[in-house]
Amino acid sequence: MIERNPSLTEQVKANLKARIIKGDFTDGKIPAENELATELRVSRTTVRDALSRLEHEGTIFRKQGAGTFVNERGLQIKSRLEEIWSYESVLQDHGYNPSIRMLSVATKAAEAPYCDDLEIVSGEPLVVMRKLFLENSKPVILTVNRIPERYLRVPASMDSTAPLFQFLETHGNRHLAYYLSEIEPVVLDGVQARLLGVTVGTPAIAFQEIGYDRDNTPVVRATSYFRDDLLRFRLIRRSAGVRKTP
Amino acid sequence: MIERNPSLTEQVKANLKARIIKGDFTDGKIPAENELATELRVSRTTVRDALSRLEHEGTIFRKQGAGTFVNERGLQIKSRLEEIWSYESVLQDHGYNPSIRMLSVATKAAEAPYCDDLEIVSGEPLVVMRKLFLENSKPVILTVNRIPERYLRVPASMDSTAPLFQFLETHGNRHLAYYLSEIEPVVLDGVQARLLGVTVGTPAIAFQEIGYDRDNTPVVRATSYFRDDLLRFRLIRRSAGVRKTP
DNA sequence: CAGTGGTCTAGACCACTTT
DNA sequence: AAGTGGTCTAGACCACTGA
Repeated sequence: MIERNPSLTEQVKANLKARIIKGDFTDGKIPAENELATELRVSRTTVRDALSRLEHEGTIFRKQGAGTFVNERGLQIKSRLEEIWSYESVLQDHGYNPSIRMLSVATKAAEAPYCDDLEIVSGEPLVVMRKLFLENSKPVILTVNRIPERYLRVPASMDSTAPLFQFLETHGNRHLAYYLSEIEPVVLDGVQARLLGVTVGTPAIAFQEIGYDRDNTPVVRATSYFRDDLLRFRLIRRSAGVRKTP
Repeated sequence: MIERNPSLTEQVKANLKARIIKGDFTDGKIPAENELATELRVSRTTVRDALSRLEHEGTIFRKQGAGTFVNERGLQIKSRLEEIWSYESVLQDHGYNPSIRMLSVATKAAEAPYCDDLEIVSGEPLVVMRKLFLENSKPVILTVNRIPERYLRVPASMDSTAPLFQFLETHGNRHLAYYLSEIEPVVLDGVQARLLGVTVGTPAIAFQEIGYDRDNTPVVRATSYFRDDLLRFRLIRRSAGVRKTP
């Protein structure tokens, strides 16, 4: 019985990842691609696609002529920067049990630079939501989202604590496709430090980002601050030329 | 005449990227995949691989049923975090004309935490190289590399200013395959601030990273500091599930 | 040398968008 | 309905690794 949603490739990937985490593949050697293809009744191409994704996210590594192996180190990375989609899941991946507190919801007239970033005219109504993510009553992340009001079918409220991409699917008429983010080092000012429960002047990472939908229209302008002592970001860097069928 | 190194996929990617930058494809619409395959005399799979890479790095975006389009915003991103391989090229991509100054080269006994990170015994000789990257005599990046001495065939000198991956290829017996990096917010201390030409207490991004070779052996432990006013990192984030043949 | 991953092909069918 | 990208197949040949 073959189910095609999610795609075969995603299913193969999930299957393999589960087995890797469960600890099958003793000695860290993963069966050959042809073997997996036969066993799972899919083509080698599909297996290779799945393996490529696992390799790209650091779960496995491949050696031409030798085989495919589990990457114990990659398995320990909980939050890979390129894959963050909701801060709630980031905290869960860290073993936290996050709660979310909406600090404020307000509608304001858009000013520079936000109207430029969002490609709207100056003065257009902008919904500004400030949220705090906490782990066991300790604040970890502070975010501010700015969304043009006309992208919302339903007004935002103090209860709109769902992840933003979900919120936009249920309350909005644009769906988030990707974020373009800048990483900025800051020292927290009085307000930020108080909300995050640290002393003024603590260094922190800030994300300055714009979220776009499938049509490449800017949908949200977000700024987020992270407590480095509770949440440290990691990533894998490769030479661009060495990527294998990525 | 078909040359197979670099791979066809890379050649197609390079070809398309050049045409995109040159400004062919007026109105931002890129020809259909079948069309490109015919024109370039390769299979559609190869074209798709190339387009997937361009999409992943933000150069284009695709809409099922509609077509493939140039992403003007992505084109403006000079240094994508996941793809940094040499700081020299990062600065060049920013339009800078970088120079490199070796500050010091020394051999010391490895201590914690470096011996753990590099999986060597405490006390093993470690070559420590401190480099400064400058743009027009303004310092931009400060890096410290720690390499187990036994991975070098030739001793490092004050002239070893080549990018580290290149240096290891010519002077070492291990080749860098990937870095695993942590992103840390810091305020620069006296020494760092003086070297980078900013005031003490300036916030900055630091990379704490370990470079591995193909066999997953740790080869180098590096720490780097960046002047945010001269070099800002960007990245693209996508939901993990939505990736297309990445 | 046999076995592995790396690349590429040609073709099929599907889901979606546009006209 | 026509055209686009999304997925998948089966098979080929190559380059590299290890015994």
